[in-house]
Amino acid sequence: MSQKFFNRPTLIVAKDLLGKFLVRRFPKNAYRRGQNKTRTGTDKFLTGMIMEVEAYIGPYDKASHASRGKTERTKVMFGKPGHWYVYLIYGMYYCLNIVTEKENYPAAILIRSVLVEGPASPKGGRALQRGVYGPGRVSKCFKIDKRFNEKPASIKTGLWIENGNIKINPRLIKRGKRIGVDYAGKWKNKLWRFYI
DNA sequence: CCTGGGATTTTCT
DNA sequence: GAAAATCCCAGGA
Repeated sequence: MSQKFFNRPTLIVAKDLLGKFLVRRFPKNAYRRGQNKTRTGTDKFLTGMIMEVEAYIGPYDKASHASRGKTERTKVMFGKPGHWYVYLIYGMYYCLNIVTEKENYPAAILIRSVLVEGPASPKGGRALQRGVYGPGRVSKCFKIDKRFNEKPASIKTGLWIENGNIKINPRLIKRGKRIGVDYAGKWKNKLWRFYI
């Protein structure tokens, strides 16, 4: 999706992201004898349909890291739309966010769940799809860490979002309160979580 | 089904 | 020094 797609009201973008595809490219480089860095392999791709997102909007949203102002950590949320904001939570899990709205307005969308192709369990099985529920699991599954922080969503960086032209029946889109933000005062009750 | 606690480190006060 | 946009496992009902 273009930067323009993300330069819109965050709640609209959040809803529009449901049914879009998160795509990760794993470059396959191989080395031939006598040559350096010759590309011989084929890139691998992993895609997942986005099933659940949460919006963090503006300088006053107490649930958003940006409510503390512009810091080394949060400056990316004040930056250009269509860039990744990746942070570590509880010392163990990375959370993947895409920055939205115009520059200098802090907002981002947390990708919480995706549906990937593949067996239901690592051992096999017949399922064609597997739900990856929870931002920590999404990052683990897509091998996302802080290297993506502040990078644009693009095939060049290896992580981007594609429009698969899946039409989501609006009746299937649900909204609710955001998870894990009980400390956020009145902001905790905002229905800024969207899921299928 | 539910609840509670531990892991582990960055960030800001 | 405390809290954090989480996850996993154990134990009880």
